[in-house]
Amino acid sequence: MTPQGQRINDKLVAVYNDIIRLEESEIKKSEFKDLSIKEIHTINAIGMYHRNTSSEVAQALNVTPGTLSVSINNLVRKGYAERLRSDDDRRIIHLGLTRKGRLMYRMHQSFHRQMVQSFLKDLNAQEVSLVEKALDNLQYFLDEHS
Amino acid sequence: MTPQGQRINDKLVAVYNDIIRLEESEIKKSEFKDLSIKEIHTINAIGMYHRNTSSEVAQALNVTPGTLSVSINNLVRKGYAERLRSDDDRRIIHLGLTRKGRLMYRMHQSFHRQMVQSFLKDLNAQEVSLVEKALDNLQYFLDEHS
DNA sequence: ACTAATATTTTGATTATCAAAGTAATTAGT
DNA sequence: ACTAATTACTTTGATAATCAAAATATTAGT
Repeated sequence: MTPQGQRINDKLVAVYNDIIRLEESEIKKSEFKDLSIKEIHTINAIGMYHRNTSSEVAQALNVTPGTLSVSINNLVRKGYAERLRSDDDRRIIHLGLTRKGRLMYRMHQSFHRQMVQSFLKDLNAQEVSLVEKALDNLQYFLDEHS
Repeated sequence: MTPQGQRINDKLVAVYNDIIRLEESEIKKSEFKDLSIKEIHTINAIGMYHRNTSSEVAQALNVTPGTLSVSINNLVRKGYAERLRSDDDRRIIHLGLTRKGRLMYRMHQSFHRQMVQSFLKDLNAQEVSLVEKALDNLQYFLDEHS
């Protein structure tokens, strides 16, 4: 690997770790101290509008149904999410966010918005496209190897 | 956020998740099935050459000494890492990799190399510099908010 | 009415994590 | 030289995250 490639690898790894760390510390400073990052990502996957089913959310998060079930138990207990049994097919559970869950969702969205804005600041439209192309490359590599 | 910004955010999140997923599935296909991703990152932080101390590795991974101690117990039990008590100062533990640990380390490095190469393929030197600049922006944002 | 299949939950086991208490070794203060 | 304070690490107790497999409940197929 070229020195530049090595540098980019190191920066990717550093950025990767620092994102989690910052997300974690932002939570602890907020009114949502009782949530872990994983729980926030679960809230994100439940989403605002569509009443996704348990299986759909589990798939989106790439965890087993059992894992999701446990974490939904916790989110319900903490007042962020709710279960709604479908009337069409009573095996199916639709997941939704409570008012508090939706608040959390919006806070996390805004964090992401800020992050991406800083990522792209000083870059013109053409340069942004290039970054997007690199991300597409990486996504292609990841899909190919799955 | 611009539609392009939104798209890049979504791609970042997707890539982010897919990297962990792919790393995890690569492990399960390899001879190192008994390791989790976290354990692999711990092996990485122990490193090949420098005999880092427990505190140094814990700091690099951003975990408490207690957490590291537990995970080193597991890595020692599984034959990937070893503890070496310093003769200078017998409170200090230097961590090292066993032969098996070094093998694992090299496998993981090569995975990263491949990933970065695909990330940067089709980009000329100037374009790569631009990607690096975007990463620096992001790193700056992350440092600033810590 | 059985039997299959599907959606989810529960259970038991392991890892990851922290804070706080514990142990052992070194350093500092007098 | 003794005692106290500091440092480096480990252990413990608690909780979250995770999976595979077993259990439960509902629906679909014949």
